[in-house]
Amino acid sequence: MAPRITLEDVSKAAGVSRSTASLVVRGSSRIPESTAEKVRQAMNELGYVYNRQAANLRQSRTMTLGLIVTEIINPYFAELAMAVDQITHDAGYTIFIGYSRDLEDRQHEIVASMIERQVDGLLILPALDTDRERLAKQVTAANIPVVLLARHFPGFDYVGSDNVKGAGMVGEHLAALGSKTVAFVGGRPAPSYREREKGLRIALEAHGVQLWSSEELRSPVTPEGGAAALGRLFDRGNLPDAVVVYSDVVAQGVYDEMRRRGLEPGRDIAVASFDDTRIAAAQVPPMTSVAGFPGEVGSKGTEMLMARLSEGNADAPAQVTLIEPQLKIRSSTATWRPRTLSA
Amino acid sequence: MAPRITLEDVSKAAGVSRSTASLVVRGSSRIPESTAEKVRQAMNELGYVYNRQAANLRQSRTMTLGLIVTEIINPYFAELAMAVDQITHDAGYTIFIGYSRDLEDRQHEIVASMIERQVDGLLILPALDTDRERLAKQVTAANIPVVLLARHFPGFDYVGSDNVKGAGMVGEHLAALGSKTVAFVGGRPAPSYREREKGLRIALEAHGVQLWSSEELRSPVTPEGGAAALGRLFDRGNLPDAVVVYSDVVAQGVYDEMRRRGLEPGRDIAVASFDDTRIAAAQVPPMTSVAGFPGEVGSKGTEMLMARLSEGNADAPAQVTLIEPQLKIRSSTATWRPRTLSA
DNA sequence: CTGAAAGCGCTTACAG
DNA sequence: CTGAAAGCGCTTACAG
Repeated sequence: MAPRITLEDVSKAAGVSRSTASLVVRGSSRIPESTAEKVRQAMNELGYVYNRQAANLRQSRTMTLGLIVTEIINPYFAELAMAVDQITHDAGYTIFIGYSRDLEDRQHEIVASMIERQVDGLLILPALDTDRERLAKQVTAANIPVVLLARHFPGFDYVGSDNVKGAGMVGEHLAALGSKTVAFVGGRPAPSYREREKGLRIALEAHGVQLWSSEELRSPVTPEGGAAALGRLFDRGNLPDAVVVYSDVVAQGVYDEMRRRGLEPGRDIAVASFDDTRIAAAQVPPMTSVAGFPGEVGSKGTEMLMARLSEGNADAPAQVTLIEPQLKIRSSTATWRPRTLSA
Repeated sequence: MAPRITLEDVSKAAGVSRSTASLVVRGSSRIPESTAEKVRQAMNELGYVYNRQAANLRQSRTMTLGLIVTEIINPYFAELAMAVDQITHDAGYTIFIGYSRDLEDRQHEIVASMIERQVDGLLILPALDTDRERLAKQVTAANIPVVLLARHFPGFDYVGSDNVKGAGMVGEHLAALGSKTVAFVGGRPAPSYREREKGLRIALEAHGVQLWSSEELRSPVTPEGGAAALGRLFDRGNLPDAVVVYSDVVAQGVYDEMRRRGLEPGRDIAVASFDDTRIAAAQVPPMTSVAGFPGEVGSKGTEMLMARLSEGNADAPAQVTLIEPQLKIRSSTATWRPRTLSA
């Protein structure tokens, strides 16, 4: 294996000192063009590759960020991750990624390994059962700024969709259509789950509409989970006028299970969901969904983190930014009509 | 900002030398438990956090890997990325991620930034128009092993699905059903595209079935792209018995466009696709698709890279591993019957 | 089993 | 504008 080419080698070949070469690498304007050119030429000839890690040891920042999400099969998370990448890349950062798979211990390990590698900051879509004090302690000890994404735990900077408001919009919509009973189906008790339930409850109560929501109706965030949860709802006997599903991914299973039970989504029971990923519009019939703009969440979150980094670690209080949701009305609710009284 | 706690501080507090403390951090068995315990206690009390970057400077490896994919909205890529994470995490690596968005220049930048950060190796799902020599030069100069994933460019280690074989299975299946004409729709001319077309061609020709495939029928790998490509096919007048779509994502748009033109997928025209992501089974009617096992591709690729790393950079010739595909037959082809001759 | 010294490849003041 | 020296936080031989 060829010995590594260092700045020392370059500077010798160019006939300048190491500090001069260093300044050239970093594009300082203090070096006359003629000298800089000699150095650059030497770099090319020797095939020099910059060792940023060595530089990091001396500098205070690494231009490296960490992104931790639970998973990316869910397109909401995938879009969020790509938005983070877009902004950080353009700003010259490179990012570490880790998938916690919603396991708190794994998340802890990932954070630790990123801190060891000296990330400048961390963007985290936290695991469901995140121990907030444990996380706070871990990052405070290392003095690393953190911005939480999409799932709010108090005490941290946060960017996410305004779930309460989005759920309120669905509630109003269903009430206006004339539904008298609405079931909230699927999802695990993440902060976003509670926010959606809350928004729904407030809006429905205001119109005297009943909300069915219980632990039994929760489920993993997968189509299979949604199917099973809907099955449990149906097995109880009474059917609701409308089903609001925790998210598009879960709603896929809800559609399937409804049909297995001989009911047509959108005609027999109105269905609405959250996230407005590609899945929603691609369903037959197309599904009403609350757009949560994961791309916005990712990019605003990244901007917030970068602001913290440049502010020089101000002990400013935690900031919270909510992204405005948007209700996309489609046939799964729009064509539904209340049953005319009979029997 | 508190001054950083170093091993020096720890060793002083514990009353041992720096080298001893260093050995304890790394769990050497050469240090008696009593001494080790003192050191560990000092670490806890001082809130020491290991600086792996400083260690890297002295050691030859960083336990850091780079993963570059085009994007992750496509669930095939998402699953692949998560499989890579699973294995690397368990082996103690942390990974950098970058999304090339199928832009060769962006890919080049990402590779450069990862090399500067001293990754031990690179896993790349290469951009479509990857300049193979340019990439080879870039990584060889830095002496970084690379394994390519899912898109084969000669001269590199590679793991991907056996697309030729998978496409052959679809071809056989459609021929057995009695189709006389098959159109290959959607997708961009990646290596995987060419492999799928080739397998299809061989199988269909063997049975005297016509294959329609042309540049005009290609498209971006999105539902919209698929819809547009199918539109162009239909506008030519003749309709095929079956449409084989480049991938599930593209096929979503094919379903939609077919219906817009008054034809029912699976009844009027058989439809088959590739990848067998969740999308395929979730379609109505469920869609026949060739499973490509992205998780397998990711994990085998990672294992191949890790083997290269431990082999000590052997100049062994490039290895190629193909993952066995599997044809998942569903109603979109299974219920289709040739039109009985009329008119 | 433990300690003093040198070194990994850069950057940062500080002189000149 | 340029150079010699010290230092970032570790690990690695090498003595003892």
